[in-house]
Amino acid sequence: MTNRQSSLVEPCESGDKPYHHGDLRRQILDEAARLLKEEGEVGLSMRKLAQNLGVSRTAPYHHFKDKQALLCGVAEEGFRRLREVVRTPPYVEGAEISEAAVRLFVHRYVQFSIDNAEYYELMFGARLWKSEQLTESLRLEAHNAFKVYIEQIRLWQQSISTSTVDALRFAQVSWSTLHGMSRLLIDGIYLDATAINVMSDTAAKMFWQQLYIQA
Amino acid sequence: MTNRQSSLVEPCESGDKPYHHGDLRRQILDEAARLLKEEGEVGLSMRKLAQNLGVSRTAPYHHFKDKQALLCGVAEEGFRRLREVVRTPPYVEGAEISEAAVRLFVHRYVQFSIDNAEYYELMFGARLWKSEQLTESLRLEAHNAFKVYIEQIRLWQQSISTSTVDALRFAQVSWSTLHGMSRLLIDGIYLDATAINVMSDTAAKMFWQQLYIQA
DNA sequence: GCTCAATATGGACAGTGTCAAGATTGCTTG
DNA sequence: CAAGCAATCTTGACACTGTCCATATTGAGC
Repeated sequence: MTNRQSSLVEPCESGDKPYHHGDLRRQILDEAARLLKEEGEVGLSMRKLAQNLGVSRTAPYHHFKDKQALLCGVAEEGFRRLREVVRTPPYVEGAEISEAAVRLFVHRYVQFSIDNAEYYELMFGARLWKSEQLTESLRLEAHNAFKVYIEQIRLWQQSISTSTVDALRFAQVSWSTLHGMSRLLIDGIYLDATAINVMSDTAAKMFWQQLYIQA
Repeated sequence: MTNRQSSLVEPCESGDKPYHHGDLRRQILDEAARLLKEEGEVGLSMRKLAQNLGVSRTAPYHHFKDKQALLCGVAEEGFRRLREVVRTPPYVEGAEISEAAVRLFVHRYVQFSIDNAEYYELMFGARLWKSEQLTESLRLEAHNAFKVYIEQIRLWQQSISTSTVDALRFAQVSWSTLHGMSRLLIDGIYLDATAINVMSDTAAKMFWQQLYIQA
């Protein structure tokens, strides 16, 4: 909708500004992510954003209908990154899934949430999802990320010939565990840094055993 | 600190106001909770709060140093409630813990988070925990709730003579799962209401099996 | 070159949290 | 009982915020 083709076409980095300012939309997204990371959600305001980019306060409103829409845009990128983390297979092709592989997977997920704490918080925050103003493309990207997750679980399961777990259900619950750990960590409820690894290992073990359990 | 004894002593509900306004602190907490529930976090402002109570805008600042401090007060009550939910034993005294009992426990936790969604969101939100301004009494109450949770897990474990799980680790991970499910639900990422029960049951099953697994 | 839509601008408005100075009240102590 | 004092409440003010509006500038296409 606010999607303008010219801004996506990459104006070849030539110094001249193709529009009044150039690909402002892109720069807004980048600066928003930077502000979010450095000053947290509280430090991300439309006005400061515009000021940092040397542009009038209301200029961003021509690229994003709302602050909400901007946040959706940022979160969307977050989900794209998360999807790549989830997609990277932690196991040797063809071999049976090992506990070590599951452990690696868990660590990667949690590490992502820690490294991109503000992103993660935004991606899964109620502010976005409960507001009826959710961008369709964000909903799609998020759904996509979870689909990749399920697919991953299915692969694990298929690598174990005797596994009887319901892949979808297991995916939902295991994702909840990962999400819960991540949130407790990045929200600051779990502070002990050493506990992270222990918890991750415990969770991984639980997942791994669950894959083998008979119904 | 802002704790005034007179406001806690309950002025016997006599119509005359013991101070200028009465036990304003109590009323602020109640109205804050009400506003939070009805209009969400976005609808909870100090000014509206004061206005609804028929008091000047800055009056609440004599009972809570900050908006932050007020939120801590509200969250504190939330943790007290949660603790009671967790404490209520879901099993017959003396008997071995059953899958049904675990299931009941999980349902109760999730139901609490749904019924008190705004509370729950506030209680575990980064706004509070990452701000260095965390009230000591809140930290205590939260810690207390988790201690009760661990104690509960320990009782389950002790009811199974062969159980070898590490109670603390299991408590951390299982709480993460419950927390993750709850957040995904109340943040609006999981929308399907029927999925709640299925997920809860799956989680309960996983917990129950985990209690029996040999190291 | 003109037209038109996209883009950028400054003004304005209703909100917000919070500080400082002053007014009111009730408890406490002489 | 009166005075003093600290707790409580009020008003005014400031610096922010998101966002609408009318206006100006610009670039692309006929």
